[in-house]
Amino acid sequence: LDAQGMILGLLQGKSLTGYELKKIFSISFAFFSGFSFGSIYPALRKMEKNGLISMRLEIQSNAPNRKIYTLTDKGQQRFREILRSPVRSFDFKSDFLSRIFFFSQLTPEERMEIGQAYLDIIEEKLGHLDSTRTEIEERADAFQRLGFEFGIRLLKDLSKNVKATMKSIEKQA
Amino acid sequence: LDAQGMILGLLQGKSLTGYELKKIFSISFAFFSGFSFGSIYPALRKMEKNGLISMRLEIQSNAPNRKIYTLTDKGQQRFREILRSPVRSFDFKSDFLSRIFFFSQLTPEERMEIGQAYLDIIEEKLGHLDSTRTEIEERADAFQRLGFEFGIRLLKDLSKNVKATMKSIEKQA
DNA sequence: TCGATCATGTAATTGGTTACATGATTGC
DNA sequence: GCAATCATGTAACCAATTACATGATCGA
Repeated sequence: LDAQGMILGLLQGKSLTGYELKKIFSISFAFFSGFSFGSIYPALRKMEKNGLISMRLEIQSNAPNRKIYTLTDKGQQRFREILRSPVRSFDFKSDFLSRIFFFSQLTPEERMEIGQAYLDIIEEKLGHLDSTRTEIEERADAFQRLGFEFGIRLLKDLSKNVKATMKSIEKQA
Repeated sequence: LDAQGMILGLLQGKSLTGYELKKIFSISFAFFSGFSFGSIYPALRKMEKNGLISMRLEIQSNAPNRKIYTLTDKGQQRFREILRSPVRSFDFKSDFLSRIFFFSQLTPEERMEIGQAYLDIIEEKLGHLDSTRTEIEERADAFQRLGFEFGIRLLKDLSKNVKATMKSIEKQA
């Protein structure tokens, strides 16, 4: 799902501001999705113009005003269409994987550094995912929890896979 | 690696034309990388302008002329820099994974359809990878073969993971 | 007083894709 | 005669990012 699809999805439970959406993207959804303000605000504007969401301005005295967006019926309907549209092929463009193909150009030490850097990235993502575990388990429904577990397994498999590859590489040359 | 990085890498073994590069991308490298003509030709022009590669025009009588590009010393050096630059974090933006989070909106049948569509995509990629196996095993060096195996394992793990998730989803109301 | 958090937004840039344009040759 | 392969290229578009701009409030 793109920014529009994700926002529509998140707006189902409750009305949210762009700022709150960003937070959700960078905390709960950080592993598999995430958009910056530069995507979120223009998307909200466009969707409001198209009648998928409606906006209510909340005047605040001690903080900047907030624009609270709510899903309309039309938006709800659009989201269902999006969910039922053909599943797009994933791309897994791994910088690590593309570099392996040219490892003959590097010293054994450099190869190990790249592998380790990649493992560090995976570990960091796993750590992040794990740190949001309790939060997710509270708020999430059964499907969302399964998505969470899916992500964890994926990262663990990837880590194993990289480690196995690095071991073979170490034996090489 | 981006288009420029990949092209520089592929140009190490031998001189190639844009057309030949495209072929390599869509056959041997289809799983983890791949660029269209719209990326390749402009990249080649730019890199020639920057002295990373040199061009030789081959006049053909029975076919269109070919522009054969060869890596220069400067290009070789640049490629080494690229290989040693910090590894970028991967993104695994899976359409399937993002949809799971909103599966409560769908009927059990629709959920299964999405899961199956995703499995089909994975299976198709595995099939493609397998069909290039002999070709890759002939031409590739040891590291490239490891990259190939890495890709196969990744897809198989992913498939297992999706299947497990779908089984849990099926049990869910 | 300084950094974090709240809050919205735009402009420039990136890095790709798709569709289009051109045109000869070869094999079925 | 028609499709595929060879071969190069451009223009329009897309979906995102980054950096910038603005500015108040609150806690250490």
